Amino acid sequence: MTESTKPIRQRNARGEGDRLRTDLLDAAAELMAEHGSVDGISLRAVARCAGVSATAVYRHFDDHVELLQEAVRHCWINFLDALESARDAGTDPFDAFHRCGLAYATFATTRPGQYRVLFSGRIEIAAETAVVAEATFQILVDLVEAMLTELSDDRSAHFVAVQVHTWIHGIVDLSSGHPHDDWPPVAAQLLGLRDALGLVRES
Amino acid sequence: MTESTKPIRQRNARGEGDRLRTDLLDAAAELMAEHGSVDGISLRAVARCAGVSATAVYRHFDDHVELLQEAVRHCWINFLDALESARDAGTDPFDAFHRCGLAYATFATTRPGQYRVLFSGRIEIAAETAVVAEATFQILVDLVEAMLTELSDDRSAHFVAVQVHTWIHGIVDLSSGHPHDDWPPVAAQLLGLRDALGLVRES
DNA sequence: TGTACATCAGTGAACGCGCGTTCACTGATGTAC
DNA sequence: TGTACATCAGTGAACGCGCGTTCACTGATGTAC
Repeated sequence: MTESTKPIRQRNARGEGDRLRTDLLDAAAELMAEHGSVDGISLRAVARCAGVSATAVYRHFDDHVELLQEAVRHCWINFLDALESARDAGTDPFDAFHRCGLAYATFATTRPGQYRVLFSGRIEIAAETAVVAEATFQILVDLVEAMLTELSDDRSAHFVAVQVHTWIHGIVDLSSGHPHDDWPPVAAQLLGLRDALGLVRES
Repeated sequence: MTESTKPIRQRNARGEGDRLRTDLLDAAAELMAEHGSVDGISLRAVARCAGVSATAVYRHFDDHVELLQEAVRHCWINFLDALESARDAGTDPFDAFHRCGLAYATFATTRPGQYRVLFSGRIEIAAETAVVAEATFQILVDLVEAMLTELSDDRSAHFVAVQVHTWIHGIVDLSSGHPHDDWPPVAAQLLGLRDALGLVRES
């Protein structure tokens, strides 16, 4: 899209043709981030953004649909990585929950278009992508379970995880859509979520 | 889109040309509902759906963008009407809150595409549309305020209204996107919201 | 009452554009002899 | 070491399509005289 992404790209060396595949997925992810939707992202635009002719795409993907599906999968993997890193930066489940909440919000607010693509349901996701999505949710379920156990709280971890997920999704989705409103800061909203759901050690 | 919406449409009588305007907005809203996004809804598709030639659209709208903006406004007005009706079906604020929650969820789950268009921020909304959106949110703030007053609860009505809105948005947005998951019923999630936020009379 | 005319609701052909996809190709580079 | 060849990464022209928009138009109907 931008002039700066177009320019001279030199052909990959002999055995390294697969690098174009990654470049195309990155380009598609960038376009999703800019564009906020998977519709209207053309194969030609992705190729252009990667500095390559449209026909080169067909060396790595069957067609337009497969390109976009793989790009969505690519975004999901990035998202899962971000959450796993946040979780693994310490062992206390309450702290890990807090870090994951911030990481979730950061991902969603710095790349709102990309985040939206993940949860928009606008494209049929492949079975392998669904696995990644489930693994992401499982991080949350496990953290909630650890906290509830420590609190001797007998609520269903799955139900509370759904509550956390729906709420945080609403927070980041509306915040990115209405950045002009007198909306409370995301961090304050996350604290409100934690308190309302009782996911805090009594002090 | 469907064959059934295309067929014979007879020309409006002399003074009633404005009826086509409404027909076009309805057609656009229907396409949004089917399609789940404002991108990729073409002027020609809207005209086709209304049973009219593409050029006829220009008798009522300046261009493609104005058509879609007005269609979004049309959806907002429908949404506001649904919430106002739910609110005005009784006077008790706790009951009204419950009815509005169900009305909100019903609107969003029966026309998920249309709901998503309202909050996706994918199209620049006109100033008059923003007024409708603010009026819709104000319904919620007023109801929350009435409940908090009766509960002698000194939380900020605006902040709690934001909490309700973000959460309910997340509930309906994720439910419509992932209808296959073992997701709790929306009604149960609304009860969870009410309890977690303490918007219930102590009994 | 009859007729000319203005208005109104809408049509159909045409334009230039970007799209997804196909096809035959190009030119660099590693490998077999 | 030199050379023929296979492979690889990618190109460029061409296709048919739906799009937004323009233009000149058509044909029904209400109105002025």
